Amino acid sequence: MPTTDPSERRATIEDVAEAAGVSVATVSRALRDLPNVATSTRLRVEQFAQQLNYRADPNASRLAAGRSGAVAMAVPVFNSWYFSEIVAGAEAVFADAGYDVLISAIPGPHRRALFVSQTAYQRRADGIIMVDLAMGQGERDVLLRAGVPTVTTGAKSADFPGVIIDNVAVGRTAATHLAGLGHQRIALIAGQNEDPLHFTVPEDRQRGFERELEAREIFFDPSLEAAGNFSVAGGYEAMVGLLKLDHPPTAVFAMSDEMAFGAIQAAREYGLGVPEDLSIMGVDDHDLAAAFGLTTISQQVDHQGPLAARLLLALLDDHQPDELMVEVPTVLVERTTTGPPV
Amino acid sequence: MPTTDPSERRATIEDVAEAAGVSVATVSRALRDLPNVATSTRLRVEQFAQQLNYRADPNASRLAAGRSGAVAMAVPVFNSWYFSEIVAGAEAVFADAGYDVLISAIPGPHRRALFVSQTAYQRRADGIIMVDLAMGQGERDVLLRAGVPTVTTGAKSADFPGVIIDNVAVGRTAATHLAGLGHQRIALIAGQNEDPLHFTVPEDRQRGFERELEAREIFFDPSLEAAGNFSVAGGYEAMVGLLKLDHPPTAVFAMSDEMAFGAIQAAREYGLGVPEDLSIMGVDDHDLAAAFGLTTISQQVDHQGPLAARLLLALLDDHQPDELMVEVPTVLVERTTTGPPV
DNA sequence: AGGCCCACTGCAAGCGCTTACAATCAGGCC
DNA sequence: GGCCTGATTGTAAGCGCTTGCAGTGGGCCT
Repeated sequence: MPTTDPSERRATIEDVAEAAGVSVATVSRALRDLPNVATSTRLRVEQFAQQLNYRADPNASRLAAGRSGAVAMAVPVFNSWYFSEIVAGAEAVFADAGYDVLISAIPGPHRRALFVSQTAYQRRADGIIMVDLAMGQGERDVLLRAGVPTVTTGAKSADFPGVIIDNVAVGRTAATHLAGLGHQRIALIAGQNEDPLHFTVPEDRQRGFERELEAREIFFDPSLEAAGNFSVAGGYEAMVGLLKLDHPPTAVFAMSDEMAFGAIQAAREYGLGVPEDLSIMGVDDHDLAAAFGLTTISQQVDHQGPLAARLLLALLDDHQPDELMVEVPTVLVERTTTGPPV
Repeated sequence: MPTTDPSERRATIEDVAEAAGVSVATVSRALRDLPNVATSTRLRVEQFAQQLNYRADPNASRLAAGRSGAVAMAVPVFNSWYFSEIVAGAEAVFADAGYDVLISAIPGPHRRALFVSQTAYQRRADGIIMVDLAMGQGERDVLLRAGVPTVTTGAKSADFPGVIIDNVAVGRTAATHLAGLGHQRIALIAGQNEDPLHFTVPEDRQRGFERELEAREIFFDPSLEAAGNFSVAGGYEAMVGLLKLDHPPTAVFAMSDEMAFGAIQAAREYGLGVPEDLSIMGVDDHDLAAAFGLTTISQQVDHQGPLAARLLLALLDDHQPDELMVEVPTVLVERTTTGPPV
């Protein structure tokens, strides 16, 4: 008397083995295209597997093989153009490579630490991508000791390969563009005042920006720096604050296009013409930058996700990638929101 | 002679058991807060677990328990405001509930079928959320037979619980608003001409839109329908096409804000004032709708992800949710891109 | 004091797969 | 024809956890 009617449960490797008249070991090997399986056997096994709708239980194979077949991506938030673009690009590559993709939003340092220790000690994923999430020394150590292949994005890290852009150059380019147009009072809409996650990106952009102004002997008034939180609403608020100043700026460099969009909205509501009364530029070359006519600095976001993914796949395949640090070029895209001061 | 220095490998449940001087069964029970464990024992086990940095291997526990501790979300694409918002909202809820979140982009019907059969036969996930992905009968059957708890979003389905909006009403609201302002030639920027995934959402919106016009005895000229592909670029192209018409529209209803943004851009480039020369409205209440001053129909996207997630969690917890179909209200948000025709 | 009940805990059998190692077998060679 | 070789396949021991079932012992009742 048979235990259970196989058609009533998911097929197991044993069902396939039985059907094909071979051992489970052979089925396992055949289905994973391992060598040392006669072609005829492989074909037969594949046929029965298909017939039975058999799929290896990932949990079982992971447990046995010690690999998880999944990668994890951690991003600060999802509902932001930049991050969803990165995730989308990487996901496509991972899906093609047969990996599952786990995602995790990291609202704060506590979650980041939790994420790191979970993936490290729990091997939920074979490798991880940290998007714009600078880790502390402790977290880096955990990952390194656990030997979890890790790729970073945005924040350059000496410990892990990653795809980066030259954020100092970004700041410099912005300052060059705006100062080149003749602006003297240039405001900066940056990230958060209190940044629990310690993004390094804003710092770098700010450094480049200030240095370039300095080099041009343009005074950067600290009151012209505002926190925009990398959101549309934040950019709006920041701009409102700047416009209330006794001596408002004639140009604004927002560290992201989304903040720039908010800034444009605020300027318009104040009855200011952009760029006649106020020049505004951003960073990213957001999907909607063209619709706003926004001058911005493109960082080819659509390339970054796939690049990071391929970097990680190389690591997982255990062959060192050609270059550990991939730098994506940035380029000024001039549109119509910047112009000379009146 | 000990086998391996425990500190050199990930701690296993056995290490904890040994350290705490109990059996692995007790450790397992203690750590999962099962009943029938003395409080003192539980405490001691927890302490040692923490000390050893122990985390249950998810693959092992899933294999043994037959649950995967993960949910999968399938969306058509990630880099679209609407979808990333849904994913973000749902992920937060799942993360709080201790579930891993797998994501899958579904570029076409083939991938959709693959996704369905994988989750069904491979139990990678305990449950799934299909975002705006109408399934074919075959796929629904597979899911139902396999008993995979499933929640749908956007596309109403008789077979699965879901969160929906009244898309017919959306179309009706748009027509009412625009016709109410006095427009007679109203264009429609819809989805794709050839839609391999068979979204039902655009159909419903269109139906409501046309019906309302009909009720008002306004003729809907078929040449005023254009495909905008639910993207900014698509909306732009669609608008360009409409503006080239011999008898262009005085108002446009775009089925998504992103398409509306593209349409606005096109109108501006053509030197048309919005809304003086052309009224444009969208659907979604996108983050940037306010920045564009876009009149739109809000569908409270930020609520939809969490709602869907909670629905699925209820299913996974095996207690039928209070209501299987959650309808999120839609509401017209009037801004400055619509006005009476000149 | 003897029994019974119940709260805890341990035993051990898997979960479905992978993989080192052993076994088998056909072909080729001397 | 016997022996060696390499290709193929089978055997079986786990992978690390969960869980049904079987103790174990203290408290309480009669």
